[in-house]
Amino acid sequence: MKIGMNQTWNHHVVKEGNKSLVLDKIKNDYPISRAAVASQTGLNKGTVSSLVNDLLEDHLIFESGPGESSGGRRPVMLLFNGTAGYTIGIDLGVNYLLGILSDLEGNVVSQKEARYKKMSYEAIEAKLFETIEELMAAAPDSPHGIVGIGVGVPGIVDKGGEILLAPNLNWKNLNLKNVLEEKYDLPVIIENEANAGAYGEKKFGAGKECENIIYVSAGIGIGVGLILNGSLYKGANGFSGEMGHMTIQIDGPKCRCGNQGCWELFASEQALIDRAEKLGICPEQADFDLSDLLKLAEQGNEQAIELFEQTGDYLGVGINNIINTFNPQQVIIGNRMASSKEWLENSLTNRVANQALWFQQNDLQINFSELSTLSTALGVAAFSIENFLSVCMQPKLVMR
Amino acid sequence: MKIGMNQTWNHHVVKEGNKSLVLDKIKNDYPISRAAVASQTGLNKGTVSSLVNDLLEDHLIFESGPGESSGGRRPVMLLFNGTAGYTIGIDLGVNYLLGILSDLEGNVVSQKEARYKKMSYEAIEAKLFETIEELMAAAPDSPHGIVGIGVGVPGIVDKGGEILLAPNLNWKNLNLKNVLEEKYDLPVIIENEANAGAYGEKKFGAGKECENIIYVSAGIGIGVGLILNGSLYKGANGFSGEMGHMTIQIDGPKCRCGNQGCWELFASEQALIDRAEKLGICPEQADFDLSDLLKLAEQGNEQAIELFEQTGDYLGVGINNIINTFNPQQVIIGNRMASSKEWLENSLTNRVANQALWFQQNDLQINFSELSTLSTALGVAAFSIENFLSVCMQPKLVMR
DNA sequence: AAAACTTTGTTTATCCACTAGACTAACAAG
DNA sequence: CTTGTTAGTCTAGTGGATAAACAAAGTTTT
Repeated sequence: MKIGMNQTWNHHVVKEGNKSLVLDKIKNDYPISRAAVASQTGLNKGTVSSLVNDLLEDHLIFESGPGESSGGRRPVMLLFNGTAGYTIGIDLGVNYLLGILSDLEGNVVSQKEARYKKMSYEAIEAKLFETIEELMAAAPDSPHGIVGIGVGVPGIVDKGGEILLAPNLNWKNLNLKNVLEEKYDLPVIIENEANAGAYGEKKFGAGKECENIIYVSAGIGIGVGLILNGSLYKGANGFSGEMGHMTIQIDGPKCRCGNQGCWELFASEQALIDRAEKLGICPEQADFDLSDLLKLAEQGNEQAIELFEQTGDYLGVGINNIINTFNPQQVIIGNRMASSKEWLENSLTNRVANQALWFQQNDLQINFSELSTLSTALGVAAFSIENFLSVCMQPKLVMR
Repeated sequence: MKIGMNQTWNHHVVKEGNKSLVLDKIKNDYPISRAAVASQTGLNKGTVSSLVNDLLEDHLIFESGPGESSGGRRPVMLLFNGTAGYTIGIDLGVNYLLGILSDLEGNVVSQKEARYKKMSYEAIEAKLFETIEELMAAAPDSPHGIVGIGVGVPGIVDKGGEILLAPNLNWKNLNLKNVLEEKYDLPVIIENEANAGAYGEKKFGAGKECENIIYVSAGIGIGVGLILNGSLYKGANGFSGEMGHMTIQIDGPKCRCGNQGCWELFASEQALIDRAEKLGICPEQADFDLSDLLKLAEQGNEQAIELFEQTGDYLGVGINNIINTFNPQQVIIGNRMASSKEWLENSLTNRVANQALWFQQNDLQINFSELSTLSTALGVAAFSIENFLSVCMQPKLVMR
């Protein structure tokens, strides 16, 4: 829970905070008794009892049968009700659309994917509506039903949820949030794909225990999502993490962004493919792809393997910069390039081991995404869930 | 005020929060009446009255004569008592020691500076004690006296205040915090010099209104202090901001850190001096210095001017990376290189204007330090003040 | 100048959520 | 059955916020 600068403090705030505390405890450690919640949070037994009753009424938790006695009365075990509601998470890519239906614990209940090329906004919008409606139909009955929709997009999203620019989709100043909110009358969250991926990994993936995570979304371009002090950092206007355009070679080649020697000219999927094409590794195929190159490497093509190694090395250069900047607990490499883990990992970790400052290397993990292709969709789903739960914690408005 | 994960919420928290709210309001907007505090914070008039009485008892505020009537009873104006206590801020540099005595509003009451070269730890410690004691003696009488000591050091400080490594001082694993706390029986804060500088600028300098500030401390090396979402970001172990060792030229020259093409090899004071020496600009002087080079530029020496311009350009390259990474409201260049603003600014801002992403440039300010040489000392003083005030907000412990 | 109105600041009664501790319930061990 | 232990509820008390009444000290209107 966040307390803004000018928020006043009163008993509502206290109750909201403690209710969250109790719910989080149950969510993380269930099955758990009221007594254990009380002793572990430091709250009074009576307080816990009363808050638990509220949560039971909201169907956010439920009681199971009695647990094991530890020498006295047997405790009533409390469980988080993961299926009290469902949320829809959409990963809207440049040439694919991946939708999931997830319960409140991030379990994927239903999944739907479409691939396309160079479709118009209208066509993509239609596909989006179709996906959302199919997923909604797939949701089991539950006390709260669908609690929200989240969409991750490969572009820049401002704080109001407007998509300011998605260069690879050719979108500009598009308020998808309003469109969806009006159509479905549900809370909608639009977020940059890398930010969402970072949050997904924090909530449900490799970074569960970490407060400072840097998620490197390496695909056609490179974007970075920043989890700092446990929450997403978005910058003054929501444009943080454009590290694909970080200079790593002052006199390097020109980038379409106007700068020279940008990281993504060296380490992105596009860069890898460009280099492969220059070498003429796979000349017979016009529509050359990362997966083709992967196959070549798996077949033992030395040129392909060397290309991957070089790319891993370049990834390491940027990750080094990330480490020196943020001193994170964890760096997670996600998006399409994560699929090439096997061929990238060695040269990447070597680069970091040899060139990062020694004291930065303690307790530092460099991982590839655990959620693989679902990071972004699960991330926006997580935003929806958080939002829903935080609304649940607020005191009910009395009907007039 | 921060609420940790497992902090329970109760009456004390509420009161503490509201007391802070009232004090902050008065501190920022004094002179102000109780009625105005109430309406502007949203608190009830009675609540404000009672909290104001607490603050009056603590001598943190005081009443002045009546203000102007606005058609009714004349208000009693409240003022923040900036001289309720004093704090000591020390900027412990590689070859200088700057100490200030500051009141609770960051006004420098007394100042003391020493310069030295290659002194032992013992000698520096003696100098430090001497400085602290002289500043203490210079403090006027006040209700709370000296409320704390802060020290900024050019090195890496962990979360417990231990100096893990200060390469330019040749210090390692030094717990200066304990030394000072035991000697003076006062709360002591040790902080990295760039972090402190960033905080100083946020509290008392160019960044007062900003939530996201990046402070570039450009001296012999380059360190960066990060103010994100209004508070200092220190990373998992307190090692964030080592951006001087960010790679900006993959195949660049070797750095003593083990990496190649580090930013500070291009844009630091050391880099500037090295280039000047190579050019033989000032051969007759063995002990060549930034200030000498500045004089040359002021005399119109074209080579010197060009050197500065080139350095400004290199600074711009790294600042570009900073902007793409953080999307800050403000970048502040501090430490010794800030003194060369006149000769660096043009090429620096040109580099940024030409090569940063266009949408990053809205509402972006690039400034040179307002506090000039005092940023760090004022920053650690600010930490001390914050700490003192937050203790004041806590409920008094009852004597047993 | 008296009356009416405004604004400031204090006081009082009430409310709300937490705490401590008594109490009830349910179980284990002797 | 008795005693001891743990789980969970209930009751009284407390602290701090709020709303509203009230007192104080002005200004404006008549």
